[in-house]
Amino acid sequence: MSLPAEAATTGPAPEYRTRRRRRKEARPSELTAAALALFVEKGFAGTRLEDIALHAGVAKGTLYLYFDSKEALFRAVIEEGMVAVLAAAEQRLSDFQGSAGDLLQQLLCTWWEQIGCTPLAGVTKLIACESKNFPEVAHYYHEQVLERGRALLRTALRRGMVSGEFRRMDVEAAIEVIMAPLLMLAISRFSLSFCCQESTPETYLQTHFDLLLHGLRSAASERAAPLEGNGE
Amino acid sequence: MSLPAEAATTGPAPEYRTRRRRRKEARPSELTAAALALFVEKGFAGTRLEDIALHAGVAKGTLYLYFDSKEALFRAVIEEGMVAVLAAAEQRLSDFQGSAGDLLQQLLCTWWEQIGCTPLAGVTKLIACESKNFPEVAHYYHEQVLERGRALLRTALRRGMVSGEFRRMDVEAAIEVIMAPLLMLAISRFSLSFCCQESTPETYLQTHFDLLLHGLRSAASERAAPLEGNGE
DNA sequence: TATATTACTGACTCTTCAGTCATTAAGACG
DNA sequence: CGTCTTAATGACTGAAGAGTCAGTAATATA
Repeated sequence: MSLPAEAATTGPAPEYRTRRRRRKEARPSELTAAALALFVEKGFAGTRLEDIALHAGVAKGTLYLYFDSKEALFRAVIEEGMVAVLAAAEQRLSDFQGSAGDLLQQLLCTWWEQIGCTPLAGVTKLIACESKNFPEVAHYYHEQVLERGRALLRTALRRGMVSGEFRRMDVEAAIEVIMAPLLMLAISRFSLSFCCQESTPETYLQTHFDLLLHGLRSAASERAAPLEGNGE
Repeated sequence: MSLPAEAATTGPAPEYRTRRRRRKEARPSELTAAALALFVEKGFAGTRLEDIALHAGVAKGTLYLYFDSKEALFRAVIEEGMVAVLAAAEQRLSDFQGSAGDLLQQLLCTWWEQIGCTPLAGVTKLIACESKNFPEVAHYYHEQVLERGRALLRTALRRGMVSGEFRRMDVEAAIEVIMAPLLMLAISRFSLSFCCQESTPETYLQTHFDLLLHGLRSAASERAAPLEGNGE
């Protein structure tokens, strides 16, 4: 990592001197990592394949040994990584013992650690920006990532309602509202005008969780009119 | 322009027959409206200027009579409309009499009516996607739109804290968390994988407001541990 | 109607970039 | 060391699209 200018973002090989290193196994993930970074920064159409190749330390032609086209590379970027994280989270959920509030907090924390603070967060921005141009990829993401994420939250919310810990609510709408700040945080990390937030991600997420559980109202004010606006 | 397939999205003039209508005054806003729609759908780099011109019912050359370059057109798209809405909201805020909760709800509703459900919502997506490519434009948007929007929320939250209606909180982080679902809703309207939400925008916004005020917890559970997690 | 003005046009140029392929060289094997 | 296989290269091609400008036609004025 001596030169942050180009290349060397993923895994700089130990042998530096030789120009044309032959490393068939490592190339695809190095290329998708470089592509993710550049697609997220400049957009799909605004990114040159040659820049992606340079970023990964190879020439443009090499890219075509591993991916058929620019679009195929895009698909690979989206399909890599996120699903594995989801599967792990589903496993953890099935083992979870504790209150619904704790489960909700664990889901938010896990999201931040596994996605939000990693390069994977860029996939969220990429889908938000490019989904209209790649409907099939967006559909894959919708089914394999978003819908499974929603299911995790649904489980936590339903569990809390059954136990009496949470009040009755429109679960599907609540899921969207709860996810939105996470998705925005991911997008913000790669957008100038949103990223200059006054708070750190940790404070932001803690505030989100805190508002979710307790709302804005003071205890006194809540006691005065506790049953107002109970949804539908 | 005999084909109604394209064009005529903005303001089809009364005189249809004449091909080369001369309407110097109406052109710029027709062109920015067409540009907004296409930039939002395909991204800045992915949109052809000729398509924008066709969408507005003119030829490509006409575009250059009103805008120096593709980037100048982008700037015009961003700088148009949003600021006027902000100014009106600031005016309304200064006149407002009522509880902080009512004020907050009014702010959310106004946002939806004036921005969220109009084409202006597209500006939010455009900034999220393209801000890294246009730092100066992003800076303008940050100062003239986002920061002023934050200030409106800040006023409402502070007013509620002073009156005792709201509990103490990290105001800056809360502002971000409250805005996030609005911004996500705007972005969702133009993104395939996010837009297939199970709830309508109205239900979504009502749920957002309801969760904000009261939180997830049931009254019983809240009474059991009312003072937990009071921020900082 | 004749003339002047100017909003508008679209064929053209020139650059940029996705995708190709003949060539090069790294490593394997004897 | 010589020979073979194949990962990697980068100059090249063709297409697409931003920006230009000489020409056209709609309106104003006399």
